[in-house]
Amino acid sequence: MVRRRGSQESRREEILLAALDVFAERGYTGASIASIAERVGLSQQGLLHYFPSKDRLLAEVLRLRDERNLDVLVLPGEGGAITLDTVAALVEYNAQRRGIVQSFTVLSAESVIEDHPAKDFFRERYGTSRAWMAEVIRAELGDELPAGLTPEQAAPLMFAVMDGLQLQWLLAPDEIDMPGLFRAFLALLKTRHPAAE
Amino acid sequence: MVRRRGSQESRREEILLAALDVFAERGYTGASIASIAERVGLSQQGLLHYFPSKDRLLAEVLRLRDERNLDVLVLPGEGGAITLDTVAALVEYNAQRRGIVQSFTVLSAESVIEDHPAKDFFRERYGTSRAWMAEVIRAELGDELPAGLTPEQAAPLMFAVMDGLQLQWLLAPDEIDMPGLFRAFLALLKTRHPAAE
DNA sequence: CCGCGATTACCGAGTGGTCGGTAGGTTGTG
DNA sequence: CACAACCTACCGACCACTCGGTAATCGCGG
Repeated sequence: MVRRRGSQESRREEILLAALDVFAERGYTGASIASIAERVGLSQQGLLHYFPSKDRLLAEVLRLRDERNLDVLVLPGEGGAITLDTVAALVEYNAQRRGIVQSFTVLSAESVIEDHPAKDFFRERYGTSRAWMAEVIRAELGDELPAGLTPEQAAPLMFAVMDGLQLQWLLAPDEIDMPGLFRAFLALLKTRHPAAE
Repeated sequence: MVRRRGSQESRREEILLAALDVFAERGYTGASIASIAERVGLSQQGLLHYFPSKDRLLAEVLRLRDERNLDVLVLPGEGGAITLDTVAALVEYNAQRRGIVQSFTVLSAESVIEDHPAKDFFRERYGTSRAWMAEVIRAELGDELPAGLTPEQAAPLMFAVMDGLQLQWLLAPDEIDMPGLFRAFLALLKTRHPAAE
């Protein structure tokens, strides 16, 4: 029986995409290796041939998702700097990709539990993202934000708004205009303060 | 062997508190009835004598948690109206109660997956909370918010900030000053807009 | 172009364990 | 005697993961 359908790499990627779907639908704990394997026409043991354990599979899924997200963020700003508008565009893009958003929301929240295999990934990710976002804000809005806010304070607030809106949007997509509300928050950050220097 | 240690009601509550702990530590899917039972010195079947299924147990845990949170929010504003400052005080209170915050964060995110038993609870909860919060904002700040924001837009943003900060705080408590950042966001909402009527 | 050993890509069967839930008791109390 | 408060024993299903295969494919010397 011939199996020759592409390289090992493409097969691995096929599995990673299926895994992301299943993690989105059931969370990491609730997902079984067998159910992921079934989706790509493999036995559970066939999948474990490509990834030695469920933990490692999760790790590579997260790595892949991050890569792709970086593409969306960096490509439009090619050559130029990333602006707050690029970030808003990412939120708009996410509103079309429910599965991706759901996987991220479920996995990041799940990662706070003790000994979760994704805990380090998310802690590190938020740390670097906040630092990077603070610079984006400083570059665009300067150091003087409304209400005496610093870019270092605005950055975690920004990710909080993104994440929190995603949760509410996932629960009630018809009630929550995620991109609109995110832009409203950005507008809040951009208001010029009356008691200027 | 006498077991007479209080009423059925107190025994049930004891179980609910233990369940909240275990759900916080392992999520709903990851928690087992047996591990909750063990914590209150019962067998798994002993616990099922009080709550007929895991789903029902979760439902009652959430109901209890909501009741308690309402106490914190309503009692300080006794007689008077609830203000944004009361909400900030709740965030401060939460920063001392990691377990409660963690259970809420994990369970609410988990609830977005298909057929999750807590999905209706959280959808409804966010719906009513947003409406209620919009009124609190309107009562305190009026209809004219910075950047043309309406109270109906500010309410979901507020919960987004609360939830999103909780996630970042749970992952890195030392880096994130949750109450401080929340108050910073409130300050942002309170800035008087320069282009006033 | 052929043959052959190494490698790849799987699968069947099984391990030990946990899951939520049920059936049917026993024991002490009002 | 009825009932609450449990328990032991058990069920079938599922869990991640291991072992030991087998069939196809590849690189490569002749």
